[in-house]
Amino acid sequence: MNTTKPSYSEHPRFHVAVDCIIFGFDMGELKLLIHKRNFEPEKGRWSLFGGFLTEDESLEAAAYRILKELTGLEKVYMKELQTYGDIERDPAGRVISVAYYALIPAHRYSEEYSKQYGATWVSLKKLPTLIMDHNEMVEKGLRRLRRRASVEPIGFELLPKKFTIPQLQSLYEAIYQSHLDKRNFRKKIFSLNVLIKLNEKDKSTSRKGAFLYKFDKRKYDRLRV
Amino acid sequence: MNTTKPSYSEHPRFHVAVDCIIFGFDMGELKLLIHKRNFEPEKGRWSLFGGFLTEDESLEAAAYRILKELTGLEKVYMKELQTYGDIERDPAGRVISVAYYALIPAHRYSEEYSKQYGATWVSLKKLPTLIMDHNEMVEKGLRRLRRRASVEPIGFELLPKKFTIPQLQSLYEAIYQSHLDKRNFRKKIFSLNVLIKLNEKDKSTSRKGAFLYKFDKRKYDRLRV
DNA sequence: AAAATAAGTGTTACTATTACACTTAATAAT
DNA sequence: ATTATTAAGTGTAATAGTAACACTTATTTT
Repeated sequence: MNTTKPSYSEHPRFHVAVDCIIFGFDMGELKLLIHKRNFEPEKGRWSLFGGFLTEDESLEAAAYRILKELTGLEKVYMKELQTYGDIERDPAGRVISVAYYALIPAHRYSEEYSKQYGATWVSLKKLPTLIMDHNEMVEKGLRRLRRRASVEPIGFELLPKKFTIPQLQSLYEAIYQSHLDKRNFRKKIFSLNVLIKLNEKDKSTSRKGAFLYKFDKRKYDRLRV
Repeated sequence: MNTTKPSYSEHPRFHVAVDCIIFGFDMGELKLLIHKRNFEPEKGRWSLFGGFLTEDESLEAAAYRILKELTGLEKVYMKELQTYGDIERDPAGRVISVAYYALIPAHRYSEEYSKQYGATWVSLKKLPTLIMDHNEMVEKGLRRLRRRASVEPIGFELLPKKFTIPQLQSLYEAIYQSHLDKRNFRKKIFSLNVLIKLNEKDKSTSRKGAFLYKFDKRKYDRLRV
């Protein structure tokens, strides 16, 4: 009987990276957080935030670590998108990259981090050319975001805790790149029964002011079960 | 100026594997093709079909290679599901596994392969315990299949080229584990306008016989654009 | 006091989904 | 030849969900 602990040493090994597609919503536009890559190859070119997997963490943990390091944010909405493994995708060597997409409340991203990492929010409508297959990742991430947003109310992840209905509508308009009817939008959103109306108004965008609401996560979770 | 070709040698490398969740439809039931693993660790236990990524192929290519090797089938419907990277998921060492799900027309899977690889079709309703996180993969694959089937007519991938409406309905009933109304089902399927009625009947299940149809891939593709 | 402006509100038409029961074509049994 | 049997095939009415559409209200500025 063979008592050696089995291992897979005869099989090749690969570098594994994680790339984060970070969506935010600001000034009525859907935006992406990117930065100028600070190491070779492709140093100085626009890139998604990413990093290599280490031996002591799971893929998910790596994605959250990278997000935390680069934005200071924890507990954000993040899901795996797809894994990219073409042979020639990275000019410096074979790297398998697991792409995650994250939704963060853009207002909570501080300027400090922006300076420190050369990061910027760019509008998805005028996205520059990114390194390697990153543009492809973003397109796929956007398609996924659209599909998910029609099923789950993930829009809330992109807004501050308190928000107005016109703000929420404008977010959905940005996600779908189309105009929505005010009355129908309200009807639908209210029918989900996951909004709590507050006794406060946001007067920054109109004389009349719009009532603030918050998201009732409990009711939402109950819906999904 | 640094003229050395950059590389990532300071970063750790990992074994990368591909696992295939192979769905089929037979005898009115949704089934999964699994086999008894023939190498250590976990040798002899039920497992999904999988294999290690090699240096000269992309992830997708590896998935198709494995499927081809083990079933003889090419050009099947296959999509990435998710990548599993927990530290302890494989007892013999760190392996990052990219899971794919495939839909194959079960009638085209030959017995030869079954004998050669110890493979069997098992009903999803009585799935045995599989190694490592494979049961988790199957559950997620099934959820994904359900979601996709409600959006795209991927059911056709699981049936022979010629099929009857009752067969197609029975497939959807197996996918959703629920009974569907005959009239409503026909109405909906025909409204998609992707079926071509043939001048032939399948008389194996009734005296009257049911007309055979085939799927019009062209019309379908046009729909999606 | 009047003008300006975004927030907020209901109803009707249309489309999609669900529920439901009888007829038909073919074979098998008599 | 006639009858029985069986799954395939068919239409309509009720309901729910989605889409289209215009005026009133609260508040600030002039």
